[in-house]
Amino acid sequence: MAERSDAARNRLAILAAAERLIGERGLDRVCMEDVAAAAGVGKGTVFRRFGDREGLVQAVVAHGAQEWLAESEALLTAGEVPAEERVVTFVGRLFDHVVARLPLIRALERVASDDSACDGNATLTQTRLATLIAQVNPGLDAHYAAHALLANLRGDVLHHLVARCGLPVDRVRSGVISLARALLVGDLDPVRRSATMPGL
Amino acid sequence: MAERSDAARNRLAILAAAERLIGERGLDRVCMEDVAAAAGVGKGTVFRRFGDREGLVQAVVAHGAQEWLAESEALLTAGEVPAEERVVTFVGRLFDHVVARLPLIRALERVASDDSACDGNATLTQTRLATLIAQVNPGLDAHYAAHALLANLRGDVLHHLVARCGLPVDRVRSGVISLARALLVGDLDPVRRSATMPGL
DNA sequence: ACCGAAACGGACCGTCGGTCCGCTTTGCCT
DNA sequence: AGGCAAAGCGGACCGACGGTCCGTTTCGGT
Repeated sequence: MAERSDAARNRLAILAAAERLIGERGLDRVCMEDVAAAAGVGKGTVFRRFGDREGLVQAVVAHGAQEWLAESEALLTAGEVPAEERVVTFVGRLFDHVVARLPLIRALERVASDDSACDGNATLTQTRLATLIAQVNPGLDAHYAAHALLANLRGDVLHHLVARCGLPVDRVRSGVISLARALLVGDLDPVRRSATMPGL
Repeated sequence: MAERSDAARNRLAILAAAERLIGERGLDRVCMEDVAAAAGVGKGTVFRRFGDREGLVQAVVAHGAQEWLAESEALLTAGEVPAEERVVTFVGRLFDHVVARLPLIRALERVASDDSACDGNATLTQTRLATLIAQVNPGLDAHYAAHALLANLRGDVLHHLVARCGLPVDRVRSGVISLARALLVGDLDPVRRSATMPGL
């Protein structure tokens, strides 16, 4: 059966409350009871919907990622733009998305017990970027190159550069894009490389 | 006054116990009382020495990083080796160090409340790598390039590639090194780049 | 041997994630 | 409309754990 109307209302209220509270205070100043209270529901309801703390955070992040998911899919099939520019756009827009939701994404990275950033959305993003990269430079190990780029877009990494090292966001953004361009041009095939490179 | 002998003994016992337990079970299956018991001391002793959970994890990681710290310093001043190879060696050895201590380092990244990986040792490593890079290619933004490389050596990133994506460690290692070489050769100055690159 | 300082340890406390079960709401079916 | 089963709700409750406190023990200098 479809979701009952009160359940749907509560689910949205909980997601909104959680997003607001985590954004305001940071994850570790928010307990499940606070979220329930802010959403106007009981604690049990939060746990029934989302299973546990991690599930809630994952749902919040996934909820806010719909927009990005659609955009990244559109980018995949935008044939008229040169492939290299599509990679650059992809990386730039993903950067913007992550920066806009930094507290939430860092919360997810922190709360994920087994493997951070491994909701299906992240995997999808990785696959799509790899596809784009392969179109630009088929000689590359696109799979690995995508990982290498995405590593620079982790919430923790970005937060570190901006908040701790004091770099302006714009500079980090263009740094990431430069990195993407450098990667696309270069010959980065770890297997071949390592075959001709003894020792380390 | 110098540290009392019983205090010193207990400190080492606690560090060893914590390292072992976290390595065996993963951070979130280890509580402070377990560590105290395994070290043969009372809970209060653990908290007096290390302040809190985060302090303990930080101390454990710092303890295991002495060796790397010495090695990286030696690398800085090894003038007879060409600079590019010193960077490659630096990155490769750091990779080995991180992989060897993956559970511990991931624990630190997870537990650090404000900013992960920002103990003094990480800053030192970053500075040293930037210095080396600047020697190879003064045209580069060495500071940023070092960050970009180190992002690929985060515990989470490595764990993700190996445990989740199933890549063999050797391949990741050579991938990181290839990335380093590509970065060194390329012209990666975010500020100059962005000046000539409108939009994204 | 003595003594003050430092360290110890485990009982204790408050918080929080997660569970449970009796009560309420919903929405379909007659 | 009214009734009924199922789905949902909520908050009391529990156990675990991080962190504190203070009476007791150990150290090491004299």
